[in-house]
Amino acid sequence: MDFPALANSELAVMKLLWEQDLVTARGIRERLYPDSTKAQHGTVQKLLQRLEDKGFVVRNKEQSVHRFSASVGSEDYACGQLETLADKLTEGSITPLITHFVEGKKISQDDIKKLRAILDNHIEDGEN
Amino acid sequence: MDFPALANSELAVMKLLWEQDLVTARGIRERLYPDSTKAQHGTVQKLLQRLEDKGFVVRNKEQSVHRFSASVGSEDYACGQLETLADKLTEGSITPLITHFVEGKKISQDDIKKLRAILDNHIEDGEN
DNA sequence: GACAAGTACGACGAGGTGTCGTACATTGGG
DNA sequence: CCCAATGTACGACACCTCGTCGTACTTGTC
Repeated sequence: MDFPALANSELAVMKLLWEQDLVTARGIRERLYPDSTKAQHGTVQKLLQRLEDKGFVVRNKEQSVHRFSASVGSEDYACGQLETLADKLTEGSITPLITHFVEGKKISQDDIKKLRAILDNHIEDGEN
Repeated sequence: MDFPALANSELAVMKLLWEQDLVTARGIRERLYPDSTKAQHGTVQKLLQRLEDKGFVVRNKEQSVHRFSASVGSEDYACGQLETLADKLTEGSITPLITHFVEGKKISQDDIKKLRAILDNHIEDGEN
């Protein structure tokens, strides 16, 4: 459940795949490089290959033109990255991270209330 | 308020400086490479120089043997990293990040309660 | 079979990281 | 005053990742 960090271009590809499944390399190229003058085709293939190697993408080979899908959910990735950050900075606990965030006023009142509601939903009462 | 990411060795140096101010390069080397067989001296100097260039460290030159201190607090750095993560993954809002974290049961009941308390402290009631 | 489109794979340059070596400056002891 | 020890300054290096591209092979279509 621990994912390596993705580079910017890789993340851009993943964001497309998180929006849609079974996308072809061509489809990705057209959206990633709308001014596709020449052969960024290889670039996209390379990005997809590396993402596949890292286990973030699965390749559907049923048709000769491969179609790609994300095999790691955006939530899982985000969660993993947050975990990695906490491991590196605060011995694995996210509480200090969020504490500083909140105290630094970097979060809106609205978000505070949303978070409170989420936490409330996950409190297990003693008699569970 | 937006900090570049630190590499592992750099982070190791910063952690020492977050524990103690006005440390000499020698002191850092001894703690970072306890089996200081040879001349990792240059390595530490280089790390300190790069951290200084990035603005994470200040160098006190009063004495000929320089002493170093962190100029970015660990909380500020952690906060900045969390912000960076949110910018990259969730359009700047940390709410989705934490939501998934909580729902993935990656957080203890204890932490949930602590977080709730922190959030409560930062809710501005209308009559405040 | 020829052509277009796609895949596979290797290569490259740029940038960052971690390491080290060497040259220069400063200090204190003989 | 000179020297050795310690520290600083700076450049070089091998390694890795990232983003990019070129080339050769494969596949489907006419």
